[in-house]
Amino acid sequence: MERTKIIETKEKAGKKVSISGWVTTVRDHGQIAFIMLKDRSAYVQCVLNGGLKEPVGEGYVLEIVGEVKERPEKMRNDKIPTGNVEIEVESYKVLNMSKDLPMPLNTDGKNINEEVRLKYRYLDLRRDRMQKILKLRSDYIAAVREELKKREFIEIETPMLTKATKEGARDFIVPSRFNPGKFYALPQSPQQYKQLMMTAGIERYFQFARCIRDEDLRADRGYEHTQIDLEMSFMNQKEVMQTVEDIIKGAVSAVGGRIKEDPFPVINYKEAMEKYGADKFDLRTEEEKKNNVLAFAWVVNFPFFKKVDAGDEAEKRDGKSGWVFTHNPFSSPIPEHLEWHMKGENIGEIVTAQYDLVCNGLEAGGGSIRAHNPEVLKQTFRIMGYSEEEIQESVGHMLEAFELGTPPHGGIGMGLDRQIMLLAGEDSLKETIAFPMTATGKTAVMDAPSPIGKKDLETLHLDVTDKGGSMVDRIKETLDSLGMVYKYMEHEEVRTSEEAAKIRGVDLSTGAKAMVIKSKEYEGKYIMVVIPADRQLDLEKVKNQLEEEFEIAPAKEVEQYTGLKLGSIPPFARLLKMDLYFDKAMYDKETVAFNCGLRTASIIMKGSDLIKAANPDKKSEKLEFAQ
RNA sequence: GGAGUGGUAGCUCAAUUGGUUAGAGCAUCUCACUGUCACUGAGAAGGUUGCGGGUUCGAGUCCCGUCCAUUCCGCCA
Repeated sequence: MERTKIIETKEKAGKKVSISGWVTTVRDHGQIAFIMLKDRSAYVQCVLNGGLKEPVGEGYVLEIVGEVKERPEKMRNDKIPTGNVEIEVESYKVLNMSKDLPMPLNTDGKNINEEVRLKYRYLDLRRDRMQKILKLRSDYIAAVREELKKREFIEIETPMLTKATKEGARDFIVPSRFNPGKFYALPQSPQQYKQLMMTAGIERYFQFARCIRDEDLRADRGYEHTQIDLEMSFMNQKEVMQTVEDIIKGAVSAVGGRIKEDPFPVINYKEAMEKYGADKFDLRTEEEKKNNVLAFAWVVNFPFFKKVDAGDEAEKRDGKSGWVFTHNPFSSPIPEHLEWHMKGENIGEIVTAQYDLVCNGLEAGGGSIRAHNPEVLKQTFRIMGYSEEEIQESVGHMLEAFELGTPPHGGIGMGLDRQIMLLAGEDSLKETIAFPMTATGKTAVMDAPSPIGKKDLETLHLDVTDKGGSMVDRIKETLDSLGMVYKYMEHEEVRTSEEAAKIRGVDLSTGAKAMVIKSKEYEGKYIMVVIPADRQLDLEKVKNQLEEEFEIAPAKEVEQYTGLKLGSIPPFARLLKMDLYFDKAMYDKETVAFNCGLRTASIIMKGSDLIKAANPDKKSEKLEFAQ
């Protein structure tokens, strides 16, 4: 039988239907039971006369066949759109079961720990609020695309693997396998490519561009974001702004959003700074905030250059002359100030043809009329103190294009995620993205970033070099912070405990042998056991005492997992994110010695101090792992 | 890199100046129930209070360290 969308059941009283979806609640009264079934369209109540035949719980996926019945007047449920009907179940099939859900899904989820929500993002997205946001996002993108198509914009994709730039944000870097020692960068914005599309005669370009930068995250800023990116030829500043404004207004109203002022107010940068103390501001009243009205505004007449902040290394690097651009070096000065610009006069007073779009106190986008004349762009860099050589190196390819008939042009980039956030009335960007990252850059559901194998590193001509060195520092820091006395020594490279004992001039039995072992039961689980260097690890004992089967981890895996060379691994498993067990015999050592991350560095210290500092599992005091 | 806040049951939270056996709601399990709609009622199970150390007769609570999360600053269009 063909599946019916649940929302359609409200029109199908008296008809037999087959519906499929997820169980959200079960109300079991013994001889009668009610199941709430949800699909992408709605919820509906299903009645089981005679009760449940097989157990059904929240999250189960069911296919239900039954008759749609009009509910009696007093039994209607006004809270759901299908509240006038219910399904009298003839039969149901469990398409899939579900374990107990790790978090409730019948709430908006806002008060649930974000860590849990992101780990189970596929469940989190099942909640009504998240489904609405994803739908809104999709609808808004479609509406914007529609507005752009109407105006003859052409959608063009630009490369994801591109060139690292010195200006702007830190790049995300991708190593090149074919070109040892060379790297691509992921795009921070398609700025240069879209300008080249103007040279190409496209005249009107747009793209929903993924932009990526390696800067610290905030609630309203992730590593990657999506930008509504567009560029137009043969348009002046007013015309570009008007076109962008029309597109936004069309798209926002298409998804039911409300805009405060039409046309958008245009405010001078100076005036904004005087009035609001910032170049972004919130024009809404309290009432409008409650009703989720969007208050757009333009900010214009920004200074092109500012004095370099002596405390800012990046600015000092970019602006050797003492001047640095405020927004975008590819912008043009306003026509009235072109002469100053070309002569390098009144630099602090030159105004750029830059326009920022502000919405509800946030920066919604920024763009400008570009410098299409190569001399104007060159002059921008000259003002910042670039030599002719440096100019060629950083924007030579653009200058070349500008010398080959690039028309006057301008455009804008607008943060899509932010617009969705504002439209949805959300406070965090993460709510608008299906699989966002945590504030520390961990991905949802999957645990990235993760180490890659030594072979892969070799293929990419990469070597992770500083792990050993930083490990030494971290161990010293730990010991120093605890006020412990220890002897640190650097020596010739050693590979075995025997060699190490000899070179340290201590007895082999003082050595703390840190062994990484691998669970046979859990893929990718490594733990560390520390035993006296003059004894051997007994895996049978490990198995008996930890009630889990382990094997010695292959050298390659250990080195990949820890980033340290075999023989250099210190008994500080916590620093390597492993569980740590000390053999019982270690608790009796007066003096212990161990390598601390490098094969050429050892520490000798009090046994009791090591145990304190390395912080093994407390039950290991009683466990024996060595033979 | 810096500062703040937080981490107690699967989820959300509580626990008085440091004081008995760490509590509650939801979820789970068992039983009862033919009209519920966040069903209800009776019962049960569920905890290394992130981890380690210290102070104390006694620590979820105070101190130190560490890990994780989160917000802001730095950074970032």
